[in-house]
Amino acid sequence: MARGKIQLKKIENPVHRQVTFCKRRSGLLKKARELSVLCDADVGIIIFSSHGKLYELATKGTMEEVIDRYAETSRGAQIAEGVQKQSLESEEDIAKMKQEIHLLQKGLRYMFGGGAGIMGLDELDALEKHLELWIRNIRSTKMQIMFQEIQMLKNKEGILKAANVILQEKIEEQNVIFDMSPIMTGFPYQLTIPSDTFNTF
Amino acid sequence: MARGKIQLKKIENPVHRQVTFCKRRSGLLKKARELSVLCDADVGIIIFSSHGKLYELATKGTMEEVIDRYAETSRGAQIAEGVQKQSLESEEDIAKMKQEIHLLQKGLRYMFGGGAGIMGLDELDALEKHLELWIRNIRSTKMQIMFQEIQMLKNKEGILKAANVILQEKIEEQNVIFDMSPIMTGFPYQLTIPSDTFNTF
DNA sequence: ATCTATTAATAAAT
DNA sequence: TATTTATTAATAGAT
Repeated sequence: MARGKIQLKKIENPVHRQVTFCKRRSGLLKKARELSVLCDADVGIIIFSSHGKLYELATKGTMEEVIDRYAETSRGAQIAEGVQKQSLESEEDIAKMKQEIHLLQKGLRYMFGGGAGIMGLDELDALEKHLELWIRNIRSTKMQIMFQEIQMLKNKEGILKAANVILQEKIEEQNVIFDMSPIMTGFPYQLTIPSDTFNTF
Repeated sequence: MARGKIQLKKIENPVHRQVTFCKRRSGLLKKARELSVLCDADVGIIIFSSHGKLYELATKGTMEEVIDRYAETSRGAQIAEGVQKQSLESEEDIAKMKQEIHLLQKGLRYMFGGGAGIMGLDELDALEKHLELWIRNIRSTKMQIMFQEIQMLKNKEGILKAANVILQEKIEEQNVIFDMSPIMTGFPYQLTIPSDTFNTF
């Protein structure tokens, strides 16, 4: 924009780069403030310099609020898309989910930041009830998964037992054929598993 | 910047505002991209139009990453300022919180989207334990709040009872002065409250 | 969308 | 780091 064009690539001279960063950063933030005022928009800007230093701007409220709003809007849209594929969720359901997200976000802040004062009694109550529902749901799923695993293990057990029987028979056969009966029979360890190991479930 | 200066205030004409929003928004994002390339900076921009529509830019990686980094850096700075007042959050704590958020996000997807298959047994187990911790914490906070309320109510009760006594005395006085004793005494309803209504807590 | 007259931003120099 | 200045870039208003 002045005294010569610039190439759109990283400025190699570190001094130039630093100066340009400073100028353009302030220019960017100014533009953002103008956009916010002129067009009544809410703008949040986060800048990390190449050295990792943070610069930020939130034109209305705090950056926290912008990020929360972003998380809601963005994630709401994502989940809404993803979920519609199978169980076409209504607007209502999406609204409920957004509420739930909001509640959990607040809950996170409550759990990790001090805790006191952030949430009222009613909110805490609602959150507790939601969490209980989650837990009930989770426990039920866990039971299902465990049941399936047990079923699978029982099947495997059956297959192994059958294989075992066949193998023992073969060994006996071989012993008969080669007349080596005294060497391999009388195996010291039991090859079959007691059949009702899991029957207590 | 062109064909006349502009005032730094909200553009009232909605058509003009919309057009300007569009132009300046793209200008702002362009500037941000330039800054990122020229100075090797990491820039994240979140814009909500006045109508609530979201526009975003993350020059490196995703907005999620920018926000995570912001949360870390910002929180780190807070600690440095606050001289580690009490809840000295270490890198570890932050990592834990991130994990927790991740777990909850997955949990949300689990609760709202079908449920099956998304989470394994271990994850469900971990989530359940976390939620139980939340619930315990919430219950404790709830108890605290309720206890405080009870305390406050008891105080109020004490004050009211005292006031009551004074008022009754005044009435008696007046009755004596004006010699109207039979009319106001022998009040049919008790004005004081039994003192141990809440003592069961 | 596209076009320009004009203002605003800024690269280089100081 | 701040100021100046010569240029380029952005954009307000018009088409």
